[in-house]
Amino acid sequence: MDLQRIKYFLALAEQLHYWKTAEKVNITQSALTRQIQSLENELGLQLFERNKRNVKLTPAGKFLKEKWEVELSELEYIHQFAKQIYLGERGTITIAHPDSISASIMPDILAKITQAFPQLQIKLVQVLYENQLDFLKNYKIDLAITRDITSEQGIKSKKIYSDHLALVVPLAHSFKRFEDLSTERLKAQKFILPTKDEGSSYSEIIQALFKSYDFVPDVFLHSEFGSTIIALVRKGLGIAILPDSYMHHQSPGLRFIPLPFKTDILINWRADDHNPVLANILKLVF
Amino acid sequence: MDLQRIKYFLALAEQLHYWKTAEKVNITQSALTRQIQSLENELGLQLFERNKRNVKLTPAGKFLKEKWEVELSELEYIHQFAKQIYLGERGTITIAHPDSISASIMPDILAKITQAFPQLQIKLVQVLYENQLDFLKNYKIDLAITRDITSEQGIKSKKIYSDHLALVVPLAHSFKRFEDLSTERLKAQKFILPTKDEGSSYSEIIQALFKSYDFVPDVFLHSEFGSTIIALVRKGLGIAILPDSYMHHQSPGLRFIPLPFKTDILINWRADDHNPVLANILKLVF
DNA sequence: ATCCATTAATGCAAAATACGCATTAATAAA
DNA sequence: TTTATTAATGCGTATTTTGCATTAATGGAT
Repeated sequence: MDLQRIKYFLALAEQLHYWKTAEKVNITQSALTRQIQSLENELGLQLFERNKRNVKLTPAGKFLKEKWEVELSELEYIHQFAKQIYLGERGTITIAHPDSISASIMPDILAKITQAFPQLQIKLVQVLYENQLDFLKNYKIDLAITRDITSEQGIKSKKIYSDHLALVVPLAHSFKRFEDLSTERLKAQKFILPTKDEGSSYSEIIQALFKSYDFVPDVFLHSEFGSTIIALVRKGLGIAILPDSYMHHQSPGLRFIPLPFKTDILINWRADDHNPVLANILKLVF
Repeated sequence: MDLQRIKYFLALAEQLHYWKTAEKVNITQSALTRQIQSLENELGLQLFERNKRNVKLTPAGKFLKEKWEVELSELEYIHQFAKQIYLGERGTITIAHPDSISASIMPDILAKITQAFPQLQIKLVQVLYENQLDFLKNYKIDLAITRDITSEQGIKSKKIYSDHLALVVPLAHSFKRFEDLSTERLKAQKFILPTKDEGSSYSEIIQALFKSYDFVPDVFLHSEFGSTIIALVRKGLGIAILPDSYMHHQSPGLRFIPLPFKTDILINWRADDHNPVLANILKLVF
């Protein structure tokens, strides 16, 4: 069943006149007659009651007119929507990002995206570092913003930002400036650090940091969640190393002492992802 | 856009394999390829991401698969429904009938109809005799069951039943049998009769009845509503002439004395009514 | 009652479209 | 490197659709 036929039918059901309708839909009366005939054959029912003089809808025709009008406009909407998805103006994209940047660069990124593609549905999720690649490969997320460098096959990666690490201490703490730090004094501290993952470049940087002071820190708690760490530091349970992006979070009672170590923020995506939404975002934002 | 194409698409979206799909839908792989291609052209978007080895849905294709599945099954349901309307198995019909038969032949008629066409909507109304033809012509009712013979143009008519007139009296009344009736004794009675309409064949029969006894009845009240008349007779306010169909109504305290006058029940319908529901009912019931 | 104007249906040939067969080209696996 | 698999494509054929011209039915006018 051709949708065009249904459109012809609807036009005729409006006009109830073959000639006028045929002219309106730009075919000949003969063609219209046959279109309606074959539509009736296909459905196995009569749409119009007609003699050589009058055209009238049958009850079944009347019913179909009403229903088809609705269905056709629904279909039209669906097709339009699909086209938008195809053009990357619509659709959904799921982005994983670390908590650390949710107050610094994430707002900028999101503002840019929503301004350019107001129809775009964005889903933000937080995923443990170790799961990010899996999630990416299994289409659970489309874009991973991370501090880890990946050399995985099939995953493309790009650096978009970098910020410094900072030592995070309570305001009352004796460490005030970078110059206050020394191996001696650092050794005496209790640290709250992220989980030490195998192959995580972020934790490697932190390890490198401690190596530069030439000691192994006393870590009493591991957490990947920055907000947890910050809360613990504020309560005086220990001090932490965090990216200074956290300074953008409103965190009274804390002091960030910048360290001469940089941590990169990268975006990862599937190399074979042809979702135009993604292409647009990559083009736009990064 | 041909719905068949969409079906091909859905099959391919399931299998993600041209050969297998082509075999399944009974066309060649070549034809399937072109169907999909022209569908994509028509929509102006890509449905599948494909190389010579793999077939995969694009986001737009995925979206359309989901939506089209729903739409197609809706359309199928609609077409089935329309077919039922066409066959007269669905739809609505409005029937006017006299009160007198609501306990005798109406239940049989309705039982037959609903058994044969359970999906059919039947609307029962009671219409004054004088309005029946108007209502029929103006499409307010589709079928009029009546005791009046019509010779109106455009109205078809058929006799479906006939019953006797009966004299209705209270049980205590001195009239017990037909033999008790005489012109003398009838003259003394007060009568409750239906409205004496011009051209109503029913009231003509009643007039003929009185003519056979050669007197003019003392009518103190006219009513077209049998249940009203019966209530009045039971209270002893007078006696009445009614079709003996009323004997089927449970009416204690009354005696029906059959009279040798018959009254026909007819059905009337529009000659040009091509509603298949009507045709079915006429075929089935009468 | 007859004629006329209107209008849906239809025969036919041309045009457009769809189809199948055979082949090609790309690619993953052996 | 070879082979098997598989989507795309060229081409001739079959089918379908279209437009033109004509027919046939019908309601309205005279």
